[in-house]
Amino acid sequence: MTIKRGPGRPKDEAKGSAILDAGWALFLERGVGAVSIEAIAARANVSKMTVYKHFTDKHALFEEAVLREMRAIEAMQIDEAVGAADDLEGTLHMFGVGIMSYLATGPAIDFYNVLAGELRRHPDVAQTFYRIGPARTIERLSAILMGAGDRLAIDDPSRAAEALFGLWQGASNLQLSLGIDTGTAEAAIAERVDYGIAVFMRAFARTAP
Amino acid sequence: MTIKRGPGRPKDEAKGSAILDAGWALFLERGVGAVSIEAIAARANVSKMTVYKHFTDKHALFEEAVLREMRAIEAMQIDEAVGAADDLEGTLHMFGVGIMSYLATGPAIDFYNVLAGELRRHPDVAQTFYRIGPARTIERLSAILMGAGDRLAIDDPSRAAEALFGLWQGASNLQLSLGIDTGTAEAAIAERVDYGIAVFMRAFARTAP
DNA sequence: CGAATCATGGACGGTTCCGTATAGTATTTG
DNA sequence: CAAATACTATACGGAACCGTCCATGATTCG
Repeated sequence: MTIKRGPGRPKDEAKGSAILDAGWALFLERGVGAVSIEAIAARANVSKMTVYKHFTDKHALFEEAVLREMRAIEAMQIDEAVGAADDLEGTLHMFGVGIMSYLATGPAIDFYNVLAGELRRHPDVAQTFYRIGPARTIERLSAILMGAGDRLAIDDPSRAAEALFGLWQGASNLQLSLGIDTGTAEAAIAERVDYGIAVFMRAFARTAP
Repeated sequence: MTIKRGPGRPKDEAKGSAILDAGWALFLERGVGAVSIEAIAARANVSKMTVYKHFTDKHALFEEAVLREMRAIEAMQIDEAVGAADDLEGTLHMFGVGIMSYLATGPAIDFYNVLAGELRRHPDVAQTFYRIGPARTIERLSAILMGAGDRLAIDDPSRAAEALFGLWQGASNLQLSLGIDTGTAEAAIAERVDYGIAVFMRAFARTAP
């Protein structure tokens, strides 16, 4: 699908991207409300007029920036699903470490915190993020659990998936979001994930026939 | 401990409180960065000078407002610990419903979201909040679990407490924080808490001797 | 009462920002 | 080339804020 092009000089997409970069960086640094269009233009090495040509509003600019970050997250999820071990514990381990490592990442924390802070003013964006982010994670986890009926006794897979996700999370969501220096090391994450899997298996393992 | 008083007209504490009220309300509405001192003064029906006399800075005003909210939370936690059932499941049920109901509350969500959004600019406040909030919750839960050694086989109580808290949370933290319309009804919360307790007990219950 | 301190409204100079306008240059299509 | 559009630079009027100063009145202490 090629872009329709009329006469005249085309928009420089690199500049649009630079504006979004600059905007996102400033949103993190100063907070969305404290960022001016002029500051964004300066940071992007672009005339203020160019910013107004690309985005009608700071609102619109913010939403575009968020959507771009979301697309990146979506792409990561697809890649993430590639590796799969042959036994259930191994599959869950890879899945859990993958998602928890990502959640401990700086950009992920920033993204989530900014979105939380702007919930009141951008509720729609937050909701679409939930759909393509956390909701899909739960769904995929649920699918894994459903495929392991021989080892697990689960009534409500979606609920069980949330339970496992909760076990993995513990209170780390709060720690990460509030900047507590928790063991963000990969080893600690793996250990935490395995602990959650162990607890989960004890609770849901099918008793020997 | 009475307040030391020199000569002259004393500060009107009611006005200081009104300023904090107005500030907090505006922080929620518009986002911290977008709120001006003048707007706060107007909302509090107070002169701008009065605001500057009470608080040196918007920064200071914000931190004061957050601390005041935190004190309220602290007070709630003390009250919360009063009721205790006679059996373990009942105690956990009360504890879980209490904390999860609070977390589903509008003010709690707002508080958390604002704090998350301002993490970069107020890291100290976020950390002290974690200490007197979530950290204490985990500690108290851990204490309950430790006191039930006859029914539970637990190596690391703190870790187990986090697991149980995670089971209660599931993905609700994300849903609440992102404004997803999850069943915030008291009945649904109770059911969710009981589900978490059931899973937890299956995983940690001491096997019959 | 007199001194000290605070509250208040008004006003200020200075800054930042908004959103638009203008003029000139660059780039692309037909 | 001509038309159309994008980009830069600059400027502008208007608005919002900032942080402070002032004059006035209120309140309390000694």
